[in-house]
Amino acid sequence: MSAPTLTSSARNRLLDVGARATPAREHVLEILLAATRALSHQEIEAAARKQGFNFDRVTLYRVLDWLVTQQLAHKIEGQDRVWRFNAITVTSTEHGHAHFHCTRCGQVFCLEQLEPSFAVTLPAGFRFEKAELTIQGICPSCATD
Amino acid sequence: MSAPTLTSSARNRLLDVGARATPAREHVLEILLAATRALSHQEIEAAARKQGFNFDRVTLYRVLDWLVTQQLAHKIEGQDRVWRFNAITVTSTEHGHAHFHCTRCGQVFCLEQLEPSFAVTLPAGFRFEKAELTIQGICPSCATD
DNA sequence: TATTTTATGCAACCGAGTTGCACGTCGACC
DNA sequence: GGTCGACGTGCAACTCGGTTGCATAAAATA
Repeated sequence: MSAPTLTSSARNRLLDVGARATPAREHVLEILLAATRALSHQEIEAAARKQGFNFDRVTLYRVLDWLVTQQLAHKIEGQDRVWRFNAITVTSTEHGHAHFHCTRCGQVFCLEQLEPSFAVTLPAGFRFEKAELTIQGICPSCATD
Repeated sequence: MSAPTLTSSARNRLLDVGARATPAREHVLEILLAATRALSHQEIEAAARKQGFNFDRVTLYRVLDWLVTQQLAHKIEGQDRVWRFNAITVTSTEHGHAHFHCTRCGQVFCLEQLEPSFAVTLPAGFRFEKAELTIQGICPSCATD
């Protein structure tokens, strides 16, 4: 899973969907690809700034939305009314998804690899589309404190 | 919609926790108990207004928060960055919970009766606390349209 | 009744996300 | 190569759910 360089990978992904690989899109996707967890727009902005790349708040929102519609990223609703994003690396089934939410530091981790198996029988009349499993607990870095 | 049982029930619940049964708390809890689904603060406010009972936005927020801390209600984070509340009727295990979110009308139903059974093995270092299962789909009233 | 505690109302605020519009930039087409 | 149109970005102002601080009202306690 060792991509040649993250930048080219991000760029390739952008070109794959036949879209303009603008600096903003490249930077954001690169940041998402490099992250081990789901990032809020603030964290993304901070990361970009640290790389010396500044852009408008609104641009970031639009880029993120665009990445989601292009199926390049994934939007997660957190417990704190903040959306978090992570890059889609594997072609997920999109029928189930698990997230881990640390109750101490608030970080959200995307557990892509594990497909939750649950047995639910919905009441009559409800039509199933997909399920999201959110697990709350303590993340590794908080647990060691 | 003045069901005598509901009011007294709401009042009893309030007195059970040894707290003041103020009009605001009574009305809100009553509304929550009468609802078949999780209500947003707006819906609660509208319902109260319809009963001729008006109170401040802030009061509602505080009452709801208070109900949650008293374990009389339950706070649900929706996909639309809005909190929804429903009365806790059965003593739930609080170790798992399932919600149904209608992707068409946005309503949230609390599936208290069904304890989701899922098999998840967290990556090393993650400590489990509790899980919330959110199921997306179409609710009965939307399905018939 | 006087005092303390608790609940409510009001106004101002915060912060995430959105909208509208102007400007810049890129690609296409003649 | 120059012009045009489409698309991306920046800026400012806005919406809206939720919060905070403080003054006042209503219970509880004495």
